[in-house]
Amino acid sequence: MRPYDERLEHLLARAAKVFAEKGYHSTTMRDLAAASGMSLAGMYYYVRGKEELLALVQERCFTRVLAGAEQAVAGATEPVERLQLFIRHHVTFFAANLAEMKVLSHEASSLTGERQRKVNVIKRRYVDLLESLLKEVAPDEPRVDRSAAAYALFGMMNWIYNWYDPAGEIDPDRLAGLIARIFVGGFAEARSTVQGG
Amino acid sequence: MRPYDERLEHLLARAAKVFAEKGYHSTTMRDLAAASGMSLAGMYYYVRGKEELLALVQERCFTRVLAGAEQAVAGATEPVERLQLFIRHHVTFFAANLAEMKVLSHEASSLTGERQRKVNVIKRRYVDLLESLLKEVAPDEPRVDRSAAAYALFGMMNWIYNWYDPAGEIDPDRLAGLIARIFVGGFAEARSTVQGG
DNA sequence: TCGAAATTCGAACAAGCGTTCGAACCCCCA
DNA sequence: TGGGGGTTCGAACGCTTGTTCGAATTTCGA
Repeated sequence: MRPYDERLEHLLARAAKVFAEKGYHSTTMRDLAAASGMSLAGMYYYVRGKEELLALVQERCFTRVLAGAEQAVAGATEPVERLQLFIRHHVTFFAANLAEMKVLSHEASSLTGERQRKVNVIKRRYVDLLESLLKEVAPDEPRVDRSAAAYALFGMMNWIYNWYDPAGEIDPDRLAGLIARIFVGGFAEARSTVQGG
Repeated sequence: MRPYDERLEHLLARAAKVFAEKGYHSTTMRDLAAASGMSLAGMYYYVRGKEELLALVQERCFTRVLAGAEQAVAGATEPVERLQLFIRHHVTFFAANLAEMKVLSHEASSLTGERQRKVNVIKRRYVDLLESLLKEVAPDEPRVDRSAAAYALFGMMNWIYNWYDPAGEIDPDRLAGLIARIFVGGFAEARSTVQGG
């Protein structure tokens, strides 16, 4: 069982990279065979088909982000601080798992039927977590605005895959701090408080 | 010549909608034929092929956004106000042209070769415009942070296509105001100013 | 060392794709 | 009324795709 699991893990990791580079629909099973070192038919021993490959990549990655975020947020009780921890976790996780997170962000609607529903359940929990943090931070804000603000924040964070270069000038921690500063400063503190939280 | 142009416009509009709904690679020329009311072969009288259809949708839309933004920004001289005008224009244009803007945002790397290069030229000018606004607003901010902040803002605004429902509770103007508040409050004003600028 | 189970893969298939071609059609001016 | 150019389309082609199948190979406990 052990070598089997390792081989599957290897396949999923390579698949995530190729999906990230070429896009899900443009990558062929032959591409994945070449990238993983397996034969075309050999992959079907580990996986039911192309879409299950995408589903596994997304489910595993999303489960890790959610668990990591819940754990990170538990590290503080002060609302603003909890929100900052959430942002820092998401951004640094994104930068550390660029391929998987790009596939998760960009191929969100490439799954169909039950597989899509399964990922959407995790997404719902993740969005709910952020919205609950925003409610702690800005309880007087209208619900619609809080909800839209949550998506705006996800936009800032998930758009990363479109431009971020790990070899570039800005490192993940600094980027996380910048995004946290923009959002917390603009949404959470811009009402009644003065600078400096 | 007039009926020809109208027919091409019609084809492009329908193509944008289908691309937005199913994704570029998942839509077939037969889908586009059905959606436009033309025959499969008939479309090739107006367009060289599938990729040219995508290119035309993106080029025309992006050209309009850029021109509109330049015009909007010219409506004020105060840096913060110019930035707010840029944001308001982008968000309301996005909401008013959801299909085209989704195709522009989500299918950015679905073009190849010269066609991709052509769109990237417009994109460069658009990004430069925002970065120049940020330089006006926060001249003391490090260049890397200003650049990353620009992409963060684009993330907030372009992510819209993933969640925004035109029939939902929040209207485009309010959304634009919220995003402007978050970004301006968190990036532009969070340094030395006090609330209410 | 034997043999069954686990694993790999070459080869082929059916379906769907973008594109092409030539004939038909329609409109409008001479 | 005739004819030519602008416009449409049915039919087909060649290719790529995801998937399957059965046999070959490897693995490993008895």
